[in-house]
Amino acid sequence: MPELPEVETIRRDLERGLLRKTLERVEIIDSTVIRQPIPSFTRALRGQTITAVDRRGKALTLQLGSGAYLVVQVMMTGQMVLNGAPDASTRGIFHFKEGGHVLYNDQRKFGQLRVVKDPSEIKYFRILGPEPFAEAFSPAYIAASLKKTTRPIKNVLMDHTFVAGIGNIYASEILFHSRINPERPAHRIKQVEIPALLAHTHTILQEAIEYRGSSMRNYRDGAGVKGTFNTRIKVYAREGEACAVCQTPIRRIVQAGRSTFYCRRCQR
DNA sequence: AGGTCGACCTGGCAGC
DNA sequence: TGCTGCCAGGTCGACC
Repeated sequence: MPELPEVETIRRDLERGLLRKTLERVEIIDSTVIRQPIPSFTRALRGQTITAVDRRGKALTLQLGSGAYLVVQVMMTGQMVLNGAPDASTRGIFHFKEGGHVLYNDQRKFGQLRVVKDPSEIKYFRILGPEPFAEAFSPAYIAASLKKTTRPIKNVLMDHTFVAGIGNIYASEILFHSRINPERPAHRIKQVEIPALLAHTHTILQEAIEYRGSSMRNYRDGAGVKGTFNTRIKVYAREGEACAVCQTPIRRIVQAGRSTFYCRRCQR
């Protein structure tokens, strides 16, 4: 799915487009993605005003006038598109009283939509680690967490109980900029490397947000437009291409069932 | 008990 | 053309 930068881009688009608008009608085209009984889902939404649009990790929370939340997890291929034209991947349409609508598109239907009184009803929110930009994601926290495990650092970066919002693309990119080999056991990350790892986590995610995310295949922003961070990606999906720093061909390996890309010369 | 591995789905693409 | 197999940004539960 979209990782943190992509979900944050969608959040900002939805905030701009939906804040203080009132849901008039919810049209369900494929109920697979609605993870609760449809009648209670639509009943909880109808007539509700959107009072806040927030993000936690890779999940969107739209607060309603009732105090409840519409939680949207777009997973791998979900999209929230303002005023888009429905297509074969459209699973639901939210119509607004003031005019306009939002499509929920999701090719693979892994996405999850539900209305809850409190996000903590959903396990994801209960186990989620700190946001990468939060104070809690500190050098001391990172050092203490990495010391506890021998798992490869790449797997740890992608573990959302360690830090929220980092997925397969940005884990590879952050490690490239930090010059750390993705297979290095987390407990072997040196104390002196941690400030740089944290700094690159911040700069990569921040820059990706500025570029409105990366579009490999399916990701689109709230206007249905691709992100442009692809042009800034150094290693992800660049197997065989020359490393931007040393010209060594980028390698692809598989870790925890996911592709990892790195430069074996630059990253130790 | 931490960590890995299918399952959940659809569709695009490479290779034959 | 059409088949097969592989691959895809995430998350969870079963299992070792």
